[in-house]
Amino acid sequence: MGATKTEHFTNRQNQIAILAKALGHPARVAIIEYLMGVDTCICGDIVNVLPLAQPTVSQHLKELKNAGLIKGNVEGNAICYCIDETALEILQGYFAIVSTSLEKKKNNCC
Amino acid sequence: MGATKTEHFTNRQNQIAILAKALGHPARVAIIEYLMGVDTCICGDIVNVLPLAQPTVSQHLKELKNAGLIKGNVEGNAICYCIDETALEILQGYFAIVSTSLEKKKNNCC
DNA sequence: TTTTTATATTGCAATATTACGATAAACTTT
DNA sequence: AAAGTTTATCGTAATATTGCAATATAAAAA
Repeated sequence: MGATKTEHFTNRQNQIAILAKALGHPARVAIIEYLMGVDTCICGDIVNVLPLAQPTVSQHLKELKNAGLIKGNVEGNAICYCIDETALEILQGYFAIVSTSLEKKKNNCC
Repeated sequence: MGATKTEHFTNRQNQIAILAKALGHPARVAIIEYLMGVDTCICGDIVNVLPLAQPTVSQHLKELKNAGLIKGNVEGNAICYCIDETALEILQGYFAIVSTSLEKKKNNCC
């Protein structure tokens, strides 16, 4: 065994887990933060920014793309990677709901 | 190889990654949501709520505790697990900042 | 004290992740 | 066309995760 039993959980739970898992590595958090920091999205220099080899960075980018956190367009010789705002809005919305839900039951807990 | 190079990233990036990774499994998302739903935190029935064997649930709870997302107190025969609001506020704050940061540069991207 | 009940730990197998060298693919430039 | 540049994929090794049966631990109940 060792395979996640996704079928037993709700779509929302699986979706949040996929997005969270994609951000579950500091390199991928760093990539998202870097993409947020640059103005344009013609950003073919992500490899130089990270302390990892080029294949490793490429793999992390692939995982972020698979999870839906970034979009990638071929732009001549360089690849244009951009943040997919939708995914981050989903996470933002989720944790906003969680936070307000927790505020309502302040001090009900140990 | 195969070990995450945490030392090359900022404390903040590592912290977000740890929290996100802990939520990177639907069972753990489900646990957090369940703990949010109950009023008191004398909740010794998490095992029955999840479609997983008892040792598996115990392991997921351990990971959530290690990441700082939940707190656990021994409460007689049952363990009292509670959400650690601090951790979820960190996530909420992080994604709020990310979201507002993205709004400022609307349509600058592909 | 013995039994019951509830959670934790151990041990193991299957699978996934992480990282990078080597290589391939694709577009630019000369 | 040939050389250079950039990103993707392949192959592989080390490590981590996932899941559960078996077992251990600990407190409550009998």
